[in-house]
Amino acid sequence: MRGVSGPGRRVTLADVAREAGVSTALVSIVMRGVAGASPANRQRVLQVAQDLGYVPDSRARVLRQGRSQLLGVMFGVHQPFHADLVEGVYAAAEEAGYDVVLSAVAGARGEDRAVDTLLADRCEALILFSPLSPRSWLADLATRLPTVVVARSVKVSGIDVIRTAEAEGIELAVDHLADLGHTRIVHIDGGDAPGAAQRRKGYRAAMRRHGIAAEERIIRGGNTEDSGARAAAKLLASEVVPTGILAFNDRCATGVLDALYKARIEVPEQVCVVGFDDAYLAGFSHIDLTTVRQDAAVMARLATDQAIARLESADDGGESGRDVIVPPTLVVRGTTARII
Amino acid sequence: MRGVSGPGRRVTLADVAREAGVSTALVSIVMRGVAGASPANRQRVLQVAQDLGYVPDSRARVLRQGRSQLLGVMFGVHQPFHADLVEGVYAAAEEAGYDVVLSAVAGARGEDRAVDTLLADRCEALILFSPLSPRSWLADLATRLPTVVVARSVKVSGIDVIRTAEAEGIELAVDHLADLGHTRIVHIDGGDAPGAAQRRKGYRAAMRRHGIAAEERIIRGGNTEDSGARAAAKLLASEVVPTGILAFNDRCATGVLDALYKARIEVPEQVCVVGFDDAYLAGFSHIDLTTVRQDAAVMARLATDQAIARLESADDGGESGRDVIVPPTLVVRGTTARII
DNA sequence: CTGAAAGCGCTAACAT
DNA sequence: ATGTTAGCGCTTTCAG
Repeated sequence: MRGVSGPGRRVTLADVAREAGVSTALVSIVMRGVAGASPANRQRVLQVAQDLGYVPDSRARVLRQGRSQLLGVMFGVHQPFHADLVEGVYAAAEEAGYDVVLSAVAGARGEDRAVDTLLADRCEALILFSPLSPRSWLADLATRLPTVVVARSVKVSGIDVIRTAEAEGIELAVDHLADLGHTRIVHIDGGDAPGAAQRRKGYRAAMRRHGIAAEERIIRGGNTEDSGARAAAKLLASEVVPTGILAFNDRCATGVLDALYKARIEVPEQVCVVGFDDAYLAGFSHIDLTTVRQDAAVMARLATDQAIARLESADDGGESGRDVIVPPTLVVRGTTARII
Repeated sequence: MRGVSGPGRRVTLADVAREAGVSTALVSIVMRGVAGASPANRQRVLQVAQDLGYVPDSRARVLRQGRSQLLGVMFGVHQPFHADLVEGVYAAAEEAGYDVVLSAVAGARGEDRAVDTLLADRCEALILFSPLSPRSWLADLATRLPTVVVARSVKVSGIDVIRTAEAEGIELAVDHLADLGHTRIVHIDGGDAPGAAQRRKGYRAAMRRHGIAAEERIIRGGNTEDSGARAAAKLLASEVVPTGILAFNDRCATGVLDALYKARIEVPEQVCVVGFDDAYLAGFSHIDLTTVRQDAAVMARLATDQAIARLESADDGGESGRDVIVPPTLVVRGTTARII
């Protein structure tokens, strides 16, 4: 049993060295798997390390090496789309030999706190998933270390952005509904959320392009299920009920579906609904949501590669930062159909 | 602009000391906010630190102090219920003055890798959310540092467990359906998932208690939407279709609803469905799932407190580890109704 | 109230 | 191939 108080003593490299009867430097060589140790000693040291349950102290290693090879990721713990992104970053970082440290935004823990811990952790670069904090805050961050923002369009000096062609995405959705014969298409927007402005713009452009600008209608939503449900309720109470609803994102769309379902309105027979993201939730469940897909795997890889590029080369993305735009695709599922 | 290669140099405590014209020790005192510096110097040092953008290096601090005050949390990035738990751990840890480091299980990144990084990070205790790894692996972990398992019942020496009264939960669900007049109640189980065995047992006990043991039927499911959908499809193809389905958890239930919906079976009119967890997803959306609620906030707090208790006192929970059981509650929503 | 110096666990230069 | 040593950024005695 461990001692009665405080954390148990850790097994150090020196412990292994003593037990194996060699120097700490040699143990270090063996543990890192680099050349410079006889096979016999290597074998022996590994065995002792195993027996003692030695685990290298990454913090000490980082301190000594001067480099952490650590990418800090800020994400929203309740955002299914962020989960997809996290998975992609792990994969890309591992290939490149970098480690990842996560910091969640959750409840009372805001973005500043999340990033502070990342900085204290000696991360070399930051990857932020749809941060809501002001531009000035982001700009300040970028002066300290390479910063990549995913899924929010910010034009800030030094910040790289990986984002979806928001307008193009929503236009795909409008095209889809228009092709199915819809004209009364409303957009429940994202308010101040990242991407919301571009999506509104794309919606208007597409409505005009289809010659149904007169039907334009945008009502305030948000990026939560609640906001979608509230917006849909308001819509149902209005005089003209639309046949097509473009929700800000999948979560919003889920709320919309909830409200429609409760009002006994048939989807897609009476009203069609389109989401945005294609978070892994959308495809499952009887949500079965037609949605505009953002490719999380691709975006995560681009973000990771960009962060690493900044660290390893002179690539500063130009004064104003890189702006990589990923094309979205439409995923047609069960919430849309030809108008009756 | 930063240098062209490698991470920019960090501002260190020594930099601040030099700039402020004091010793590093004094800066340390000021930065930690402890007594021992004149107000004038304190003011001055803080100002300089601010100007230089100094961020204390948590890794160096930990190295020196010998204690990290760090709680390592392993969670599944795609598990909505884990997201709720993470939020709770952050809150509880902050109150107690501990830091939290997250390590996600995602795709190719398995539990062993997730925990390895936690150990390398010098965590003092581990909190694992429904780990699937074998008992021997957990036992080994527990010999190294305090380990708390949440939402999986493991009887392993030295491991503390915080879990829901699984059987009791599923019995609540059976009682609910029985009260509504159902008798043909099947259980789509969780296979080998944590808690699955106890839930099967609870199901059988409750069926017997209601005198409908003859209707007992358990079919294999799992803890994903897919597994639920497959099980439901199988159920629909069988001779006797049940009127009540107890799914292993909310994700499984979501898949069940999906399959029923596609088969044009009315819920709750023709078939009722009950989930388990009440992850934040269940309440939203037209899923509107009746479910057995596990209280994530309470479980997270208990887990965090238990981990800290092990670190700070002689409380070793007894030889075999503490086993804290949290009572579940039934949340009645729209997927259950009186049988017609 | 302030400074000098040692040392946490590790790695990298250098020496043998 | 192996050992010795210095020092990463910080905190903590111990002197002054």
